[in-house]
Amino acid sequence: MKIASIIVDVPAMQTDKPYDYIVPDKWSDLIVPGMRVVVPFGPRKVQGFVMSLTKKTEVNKLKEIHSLLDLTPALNEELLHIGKWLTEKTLCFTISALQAMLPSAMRAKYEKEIRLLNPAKRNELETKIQASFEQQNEVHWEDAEKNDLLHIYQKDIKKGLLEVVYNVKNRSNKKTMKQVQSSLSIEETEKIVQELPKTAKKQKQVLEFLLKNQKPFLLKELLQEVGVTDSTIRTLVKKGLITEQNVEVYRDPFADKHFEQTTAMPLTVEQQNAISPILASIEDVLHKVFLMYGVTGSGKTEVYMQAIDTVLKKGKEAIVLVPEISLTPQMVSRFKGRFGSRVAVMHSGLGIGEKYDEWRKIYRKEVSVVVGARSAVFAPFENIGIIIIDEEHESSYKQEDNPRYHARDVAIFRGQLHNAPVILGSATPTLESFARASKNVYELITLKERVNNRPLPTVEIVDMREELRNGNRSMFSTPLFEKLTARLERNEQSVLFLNKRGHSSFVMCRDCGYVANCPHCDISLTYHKPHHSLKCHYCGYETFMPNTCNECGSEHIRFFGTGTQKVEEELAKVLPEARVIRMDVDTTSRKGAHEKLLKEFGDQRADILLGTQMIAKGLDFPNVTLVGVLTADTMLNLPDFRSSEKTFQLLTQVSGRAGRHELPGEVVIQSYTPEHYSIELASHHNFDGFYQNEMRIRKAHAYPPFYYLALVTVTHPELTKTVDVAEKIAIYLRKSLSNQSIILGPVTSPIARINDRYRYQCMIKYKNEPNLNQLLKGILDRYQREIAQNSLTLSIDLNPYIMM
DNA sequence: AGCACGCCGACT
DNA sequence: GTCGGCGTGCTC
Repeated sequence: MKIASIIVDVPAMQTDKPYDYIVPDKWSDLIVPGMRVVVPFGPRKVQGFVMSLTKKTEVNKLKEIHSLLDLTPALNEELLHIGKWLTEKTLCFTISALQAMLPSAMRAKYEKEIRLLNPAKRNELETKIQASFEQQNEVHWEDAEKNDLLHIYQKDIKKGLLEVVYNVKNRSNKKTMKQVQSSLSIEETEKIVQELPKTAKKQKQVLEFLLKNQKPFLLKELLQEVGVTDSTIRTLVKKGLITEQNVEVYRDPFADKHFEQTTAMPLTVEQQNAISPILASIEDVLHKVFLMYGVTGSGKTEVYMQAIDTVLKKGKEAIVLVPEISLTPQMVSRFKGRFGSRVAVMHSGLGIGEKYDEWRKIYRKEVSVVVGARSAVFAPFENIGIIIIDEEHESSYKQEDNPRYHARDVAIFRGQLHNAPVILGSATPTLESFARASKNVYELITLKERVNNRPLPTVEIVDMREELRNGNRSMFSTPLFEKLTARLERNEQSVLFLNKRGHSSFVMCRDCGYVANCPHCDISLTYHKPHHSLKCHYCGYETFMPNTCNECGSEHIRFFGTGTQKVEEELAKVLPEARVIRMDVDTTSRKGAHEKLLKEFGDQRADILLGTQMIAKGLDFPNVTLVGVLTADTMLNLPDFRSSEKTFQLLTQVSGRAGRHELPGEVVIQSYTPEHYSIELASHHNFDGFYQNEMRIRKAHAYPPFYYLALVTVTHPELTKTVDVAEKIAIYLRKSLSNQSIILGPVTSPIARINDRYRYQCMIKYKNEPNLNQLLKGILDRYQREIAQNSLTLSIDLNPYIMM
């Protein structure tokens, strides 16, 4: 008898362990680890993953597996292994790690319904609910809950007339289309065509068409090709002359897009020097991590693509990770253009069905390259030849909920398993990576020159305090305004960048200084123009924009901060003739809107592109000669030790958007703290200087890359309890960790309260704590009961990126 | 997570 | 006497 060890889909500490089930004989030859199954778990049924198969168990009351959800394992051996590793490294539940590696379409949906046990006894039911079983034998739980009828159902459940059934539904829906083909031989068809009555002209056309093209056609295609309607086909099917069947098709998000095919470009000397160690690593089947530090426009992508080409020629596969935000049509078309249908694309813009289809293309080895965001690092390839992480410094590679993994770590882990090189590419590498490269943990590859030797744009920093002193209260400094005007006259384009993070439009009273805050979270509300309302970004609370101040009754209450909408209005005032395209969450939320706006700008139907983070990357428009950064220092003041690094990265990225082609580019950075080294050094494109300076500061304050970090956050509805638990944890950590480690706090989180829960945190800075994970697990265990009761939450983030 | 079981207060 | 509150413990 086979026994399967199964991880069940119940994300709780108490159920985070394998449960044993009997494998029914009919599946004993079929079942393998990595398959998804449905198992009875207590009174209900849940999805589970087969982890291993054995013959014996200590448990004596085994149940049987209810059903199989896969015929081939959803997760192969390698991914199961990665799953266990993720669980260890991020302290998440095994089930969370396993689910994170699959497209969401493969996660089960649960359904509960009440079933009539014996239809003959229908009239014995309580009168109030008899009607609901008149037409059917089942009632959905949600329907039963309506009108407070649940307790009536309950009575009949007790009487044994009704029972509750639990269903596990597979979300994954494969799209099918009708396909038709001739069911006769050529001779037979020819004969039939002759015999058809003259009136059956359309039928004749169809048969002749199928005769000429001896192959099945999708119904949709056939209708279009021959110019007939559905009914003609139906008649033919009825006559038995053609057959139809449903075939599985992929949803193709890029169906009606044409990708210009490109071939490898000759590499510059520098690019050749860059690629040769990578090719050597591919040749020797040797895992290495390369940090490819190349200025914007130095042609990193071309190096990636030629390395991938080598990998593909060896019959291996490639994973390319790009930040979500730069997974622009431009980026996609570069890869589709070079590798055509061998590319799968994975990003959050796809629907869940589309994602599932792309995943299956990878799973079935119908493609050998995947270009995607963070989770594409789990692509189910089995013979990986290279993993590339573009824009290595991007914080979107870190997942901010469980499992809190960093795609870079997973990529390196997989690279080791496959003996494949991992390339980290960036114009502004993270200090962590650059430090590792300096210590030869990674191999450094440098690209200093821009392709075609275009000079980097000249950067001018404008001191906005000076502007204010000179009486300019607008958000455009005199130099920026003049340069914008000049571009308009010369018919060149400009990009205006607004850093919205941490500086959204909050509401303040000008008389008393009152700021409208969320009643459930300690954070200011954000003004939303479309509804003329105030919204909380953390809990979704929404209220009307007040006309008078809640505190002093003054009417001088208004919103501050510079949202993109406000900049747009201002632009319309000072440069009414300029055609402006605004890109932010509001204008790009609709599917395809992002691309449409960019195309509009690319076709030069606008003079100015105004936007947030999302326009900082990957944009490449030849006619853009000016980039303006409206407020360079908004993110500098965030409570985050990486704020200088992020500012430097952002300014460098944004500057890279200007003058990428024949026309020389200019950049204007407006700042209230122009003397800050990250702004100053970014303006001189001086990464090395920034690196040296920032490393000194990190060392002095014991931050990465000199120390590792772990962040423990405690939340609870009561402040005293929150502080109490946080303090106990801090004391325990201080007692248990070596005195080389530093434990900060507990302190209130940067956002002290979210959704009526108080938040306290402890930061652990350490160099070497082999038992840290074990220790933290112990803490989770200790508070298990209170966590289960949902009053307390403990979140543990190893190597946090967001300190909130 | 869900759900059953079990032990205390306030109702027909 | 019973209904229903939620604390506790279990799910192979």
